[in-house]
Amino acid sequence: MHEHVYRSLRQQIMLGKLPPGNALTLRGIGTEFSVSMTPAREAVRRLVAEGALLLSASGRVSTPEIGIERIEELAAIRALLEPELASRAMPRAYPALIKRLRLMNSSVDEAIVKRDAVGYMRSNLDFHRTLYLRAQAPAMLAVVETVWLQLGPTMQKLYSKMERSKRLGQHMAILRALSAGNEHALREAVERDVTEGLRMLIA
Amino acid sequence: MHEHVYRSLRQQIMLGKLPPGNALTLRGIGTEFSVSMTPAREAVRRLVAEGALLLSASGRVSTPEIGIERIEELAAIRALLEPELASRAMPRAYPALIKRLRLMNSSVDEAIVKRDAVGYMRSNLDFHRTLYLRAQAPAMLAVVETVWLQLGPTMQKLYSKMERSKRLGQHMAILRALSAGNEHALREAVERDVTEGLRMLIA
DNA sequence: CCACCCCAAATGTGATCACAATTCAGCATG
DNA sequence: CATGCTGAATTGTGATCACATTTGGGGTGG
Repeated sequence: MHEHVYRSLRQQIMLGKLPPGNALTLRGIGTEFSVSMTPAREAVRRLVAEGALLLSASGRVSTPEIGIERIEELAAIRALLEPELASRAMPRAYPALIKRLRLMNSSVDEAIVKRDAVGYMRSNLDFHRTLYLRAQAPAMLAVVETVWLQLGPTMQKLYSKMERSKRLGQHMAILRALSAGNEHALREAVERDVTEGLRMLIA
Repeated sequence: MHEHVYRSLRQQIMLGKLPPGNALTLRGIGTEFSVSMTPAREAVRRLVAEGALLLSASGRVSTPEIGIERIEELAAIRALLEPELASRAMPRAYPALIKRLRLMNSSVDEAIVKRDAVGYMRSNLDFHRTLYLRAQAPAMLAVVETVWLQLGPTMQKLYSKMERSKRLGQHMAILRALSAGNEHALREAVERDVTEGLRMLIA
């Protein structure tokens, strides 16, 4: 039951539906999901532990407002782990998977054209997650997902800053390297996707 | 108040005081710390979120029993992040810090000689944490600490397998590279410390 | 001797309550 | 009009309770 609350909140945060600094109350969450405070508390506590929510000294919870240096740090974690995940996934990236990834990538482009921030986040993360799942490295994927979670609210705020032209077809290099079975190119393409995407937000 | 429970349990787990598969009950924890079930629940939930404890389908909690493949994966995360942390710490690793690290390293050796598993874990982690704190990368350090946490119970179980001779002075290469200001050697030394230490456990 | 079953004890879950701390709006004051 | 203050409303925390589920052991039957 608190699981349901947890998953819903987590999804909202990761997709950037909540802006940074958004305050949440246990009773409010409880009412929203028609449960008592107890499951709401547990879900919130879990999200705080993952860095998705910030617990103020007085116990109030809100989505964190993170600064540039924190964004850069989180980007560095992504840049270290995601190429590794992609590399581990490659040996099991059969044509069927690549085809599915191509489809997902067109969803990304579609969301960019429509200026649909949440749709962009969802399809972009789906693309990465689908690839990384093949790495069969659940602990590493879990770490990466908590990083996505921490970036969620800020990403939404900065979405409008992204140059749409540069994002279109961003994943092409990844797909090309995957098809070619070129591990080195794959690692570079993934790292560039991560760092360039976030550098755009900082500038 | 749940903070106190959380910190105590976390410490116990990270230092390997609890063997893998150790079952915990909310009422038991509550009694141990003379609090009600509520703070015990929150602390446990937080630790579950960090991967320090495992929540069975029926809701029972225990320290996880992890297999070789999971150990290797966690070691891979360490091997990717810890050299980066060390590298970022180096520019601020003044002689006073290096001296302090040398002192800590002798505590490590002392614990090895005494066959004191918990003392070894504590001083070894203190050594790494002290160095990485200088990196001023709290998010990255947090990730690494959760990895340590997940390895805690298993480390204890496998401690006796470690060849003591090989562990003595293990950190010397790190200290030497730090003093010399040689970043490349530092990254290599840290990575070797991590992977060799854990490879020993698997064999 | 082993396997199965059943019941009592133990356990997690969600709800509710009392309480202390914190907010915050509205008012008074300069 | 800005600023500081006060009191009511809001909020998080920990305790306790009832209940459903699970666990584990002792006894029974094959």
